[in-house]
Amino acid sequence: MSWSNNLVKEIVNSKNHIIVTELAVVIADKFPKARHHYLVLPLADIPSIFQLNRSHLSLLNELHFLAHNVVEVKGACWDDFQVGFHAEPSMQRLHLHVISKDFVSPCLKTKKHWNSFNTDLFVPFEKLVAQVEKDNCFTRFPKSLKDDLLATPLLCNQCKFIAPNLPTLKEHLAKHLEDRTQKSQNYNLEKMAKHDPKDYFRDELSRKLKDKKNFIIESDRAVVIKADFPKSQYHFRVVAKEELRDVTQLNGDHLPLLDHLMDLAHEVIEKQDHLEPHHFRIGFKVNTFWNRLNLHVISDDFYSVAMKRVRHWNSFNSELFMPFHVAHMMLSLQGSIDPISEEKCKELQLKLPLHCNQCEFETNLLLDLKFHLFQHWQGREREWKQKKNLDKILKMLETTSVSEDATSNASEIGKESIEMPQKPLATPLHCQAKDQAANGYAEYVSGPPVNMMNIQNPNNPFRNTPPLNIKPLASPQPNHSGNHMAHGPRGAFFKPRGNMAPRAPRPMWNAPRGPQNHQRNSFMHPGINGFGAPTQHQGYQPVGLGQAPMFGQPMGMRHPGFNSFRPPPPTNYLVHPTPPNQTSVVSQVALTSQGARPKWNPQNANNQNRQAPTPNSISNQGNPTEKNLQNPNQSNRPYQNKTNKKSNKNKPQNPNQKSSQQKPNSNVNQPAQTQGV
DNA sequence: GTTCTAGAAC
DNA sequence: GTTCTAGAAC
Repeated sequence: MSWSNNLVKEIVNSKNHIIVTELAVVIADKFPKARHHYLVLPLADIPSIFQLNRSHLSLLNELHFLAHNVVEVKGACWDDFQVGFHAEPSMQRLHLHVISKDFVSPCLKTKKHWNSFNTDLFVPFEKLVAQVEKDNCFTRFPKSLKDDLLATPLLCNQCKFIAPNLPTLKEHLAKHLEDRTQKSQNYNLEKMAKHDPKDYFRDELSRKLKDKKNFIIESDRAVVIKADFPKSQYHFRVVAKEELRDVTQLNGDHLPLLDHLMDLAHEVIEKQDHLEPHHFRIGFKVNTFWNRLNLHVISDDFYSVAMKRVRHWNSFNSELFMPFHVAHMMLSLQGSIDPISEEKCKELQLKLPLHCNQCEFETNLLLDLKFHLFQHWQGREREWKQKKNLDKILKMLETTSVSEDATSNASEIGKESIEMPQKPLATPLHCQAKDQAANGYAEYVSGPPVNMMNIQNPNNPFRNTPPLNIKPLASPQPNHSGNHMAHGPRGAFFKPRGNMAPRAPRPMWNAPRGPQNHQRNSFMHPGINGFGAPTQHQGYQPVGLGQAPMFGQPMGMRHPGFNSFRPPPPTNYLVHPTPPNQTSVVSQVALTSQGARPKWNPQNANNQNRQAPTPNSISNQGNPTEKNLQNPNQSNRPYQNKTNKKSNKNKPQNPNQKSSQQKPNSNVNQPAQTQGV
């Protein structure tokens, strides 16, 4: 009978293989009688169970092992399967059935199909092995027994129901499956209902530690990460690896840990070349939401879209925020930090009025305060740029002789300084804010804009997105939601994303860039990102996308990018070819990253891809300035003796040395350190 | 009349 | 093993 050799033909074709070893293969049954139905066949020419003897016991174990593996590879549960042989096989070549117990399948058509799996006509693997061990063979059933078994009434395998015919049984089985699915869903819902969803988020920092994702700095005791919902332009957390919930769990023995956290805080501040250290606050929230001790390192502008609630402001600008040196002093003196009672905490969270942290302004409206902070920030940026221009002029004057060129350059710089948008504050800030509040915020309906278009801002959510493929675009095509902003507002005004869920954790390439970061960080964890994916059994090779799938993961559902670490190209940099004599706008951005940002000009402004910098988008540019040593965070703490590594770092002596600022190995694909980590 | 099954053919 | 179909069962 040629048809009885079909199985042999099947295993010859490697396309059918799910798993293959030197001894056996696993294929899917061509006419599955259940949702899962696989066959494990030896490569050796063993026609059927009737040729088996004790010498085949090790082979049988191999078949059973592969049965286990195919269940795992398919992401199914072993207990939901029955594994064995037909007592009266019809196809040539020994084959072990691995079939799920649901028996829901359009291929289940006859009484014989059912009874061959649900009577003694189905010989479980263990039963066969036991008989081969005992008798050194498996004997054929008498014909009368086979006929009787085939004639057995259609008894459900999950209850005592006896079906009058196969269609009724199939309907009954489908109901069983539906009930089980429903039960499983209900179980999951109940489980979720019992679980406070907040608890999940409270553990987020612990998960980040476990996943080793997005570490800016890592040491043996702590890591530095960006805050997910930054409340300022620069907001980092130094998270302790030790399982401590908050500062109230600390005692005198933890002082070395605190010192270490502070070291890391300084290290991340050191990386912020465009912001002076005294603009950072370092401290703990006494009553923190998160389940893991973390030290905040936050710039004092508090200018952020994430600053949405009064409690957000007060959590950093009241007793709820404990500056580092206070925490250190309390632990040194009394060996513990007292918690704040829940009532007091609520009172502090909602405390009004809101006092500006930079002047005497106060208001009861967060929106007023946000606009006020925006103006502070604008003013600070303006001063920063003026100072930068002044530094340029002074450096030029320091040159041995003031040549004509230098004079003309100086006048150019001076001109730039004059042309810079000037918005002198005719009235005090708080008066302006009050006027604005009275006249409405037509321009800032959602509060003051946050500088999310500044690609150097570490809090810019689009900062590390792959570069836009800069090509002329047709008119914008609406997406499914009709929200054009969903395409990403790079270069456009940032629009708060409403109630969208927080962004998923960034992929590995969100890591700090530049050679200096690799000295300490451990971003590439091959065991997590794929090269070290758990291997299965040394002896076999699952067949699929070329790599061993993770256990419990259905074949064919893996994205190649998930298990293979291939960092995307660095962001913000040129990816499309540019003619040699032509500097593209994106190339200019690349230059900027090395501290030589080109001046904006109207021609560039007309470029479709990049808007003219607003006052908001000029921050964090230019050469590093000498740091202010009078950082209030650095006083009263044991770090005063720390040398300021940065003060003399890369400081050019004259304009001619400017090019030496670029790192020897720098190129357009290698962002400089001034990228804000 | 339709549905289901068992046996023949492959 | 499946598919086809005649005939039984309803």
